[in-house]
Amino acid sequence: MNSISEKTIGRLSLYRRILGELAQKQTQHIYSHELAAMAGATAAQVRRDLMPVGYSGSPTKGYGVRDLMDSISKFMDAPCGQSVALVGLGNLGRAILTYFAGRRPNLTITVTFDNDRSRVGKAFHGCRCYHTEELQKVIAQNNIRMAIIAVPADHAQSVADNLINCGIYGLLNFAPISLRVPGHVYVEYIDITTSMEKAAYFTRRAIERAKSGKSA
Amino acid sequence: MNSISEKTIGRLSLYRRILGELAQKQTQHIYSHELAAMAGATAAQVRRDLMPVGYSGSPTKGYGVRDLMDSISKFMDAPCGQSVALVGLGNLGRAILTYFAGRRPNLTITVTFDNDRSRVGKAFHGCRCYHTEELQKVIAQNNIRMAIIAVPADHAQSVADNLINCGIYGLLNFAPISLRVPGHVYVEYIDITTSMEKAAYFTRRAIERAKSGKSA
DNA sequence: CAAGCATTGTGAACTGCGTAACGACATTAA
DNA sequence: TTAATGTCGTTACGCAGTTCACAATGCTTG
Repeated sequence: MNSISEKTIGRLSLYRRILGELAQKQTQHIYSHELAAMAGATAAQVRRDLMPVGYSGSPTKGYGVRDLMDSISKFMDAPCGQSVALVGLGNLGRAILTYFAGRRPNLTITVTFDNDRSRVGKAFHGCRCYHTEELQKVIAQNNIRMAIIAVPADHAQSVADNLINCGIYGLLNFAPISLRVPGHVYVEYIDITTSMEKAAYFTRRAIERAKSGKSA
Repeated sequence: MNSISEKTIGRLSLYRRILGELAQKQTQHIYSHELAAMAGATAAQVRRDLMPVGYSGSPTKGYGVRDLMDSISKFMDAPCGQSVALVGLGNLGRAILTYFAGRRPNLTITVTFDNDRSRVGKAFHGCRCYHTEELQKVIAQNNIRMAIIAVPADHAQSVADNLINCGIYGLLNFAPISLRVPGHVYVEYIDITTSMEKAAYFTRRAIERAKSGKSA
């Protein structure tokens, strides 16, 4: 199996973003330990993550910033761009849309859906909003294979079912439920509630540790 | 060390939410494998996660829905509620605020900050918005120990520094950068860009697998 | 009342990820 | 030319997290 771990892919995405900022600052070369410090990782991990990318740095200069960035992009991105559908234009959906507007040219939200008639037909950030009934037609026409779910939890499963039925292979799900999907479909979850409660729990732990440490 | 893993805490949060829905449907009891199916986990993992909670089910009835929910809450939540500050009231910040408005009474966003004068002084979802300059004062007055960062990437580090300086012990960071924080501070990351690119990558992989599977 | 059965709780094996360690190599300086 | 330096690519190890497996438990049923 030459399959890459999810964690590695996540970090590669982060490395690339950091490299992009460095390139803007005209930085030419960077060492693994420098990149690691910026990404919150270790030098060994950076080098290891870069193995599957196939780009080799120089022992004396380190990695060429722009070259490495391009190599990661070549490794991760679709060769000819990827269109994404966004379902749900409530507060969260609109925030997501704003967030990604003109960020990565290779990975763009091109259409949106909602079942609120007052939103259908309008364009948000240049993206036309369709009614959920038109899912099948619009997705087929635009050859879309990935979708973002930003609808309330109680609609998420049925939306996912619809999307998969339309030939979607990957989902980014913001609804706080676990989706039942067939094995060939990939789902990435962003669960804000869970993250919030996790943070709250470990915040309390951190406070406890600080207090006991003080008294000790 | 009786320290609990982050993953377990995350799943406990999810279990509790599922139990809440079940309780609303008047479900009395549930088995580990049922809960596992709903949470997208395995029965063994559910049982293992529940160990530190200290609630025991019955071999014949399973777990009492409401009792288990209460036990998890007792285990995870602060005994007397927890206040959270939100920094940044752009699109994302407002979406987060809406998302949490009146969701968990035990964990509430009580104040917000922004450095845009046009937002300062107004109230969003019942939360007064203060100017970032007032961070120190307001956080001390309200005894806040946790904060959400929803500002652009280039301000995130300085906001974090400020917050930690005000006695914050835990952060939930939405900005797409890795924060440098002292060891006693816990940081939970939600990186939408990374999740999006991860999903895009594995979507492509899923498509490739489907195609090669078909041809094989 | 006893046998049967499905489930719980947990020790033990397993898997996969992150870290450490090490040989290889290009440059620099004497 | 040759030794010294510092980083890269890769293999090996250790640990945390997940799954497996089974004894213990307490309803159900004949």
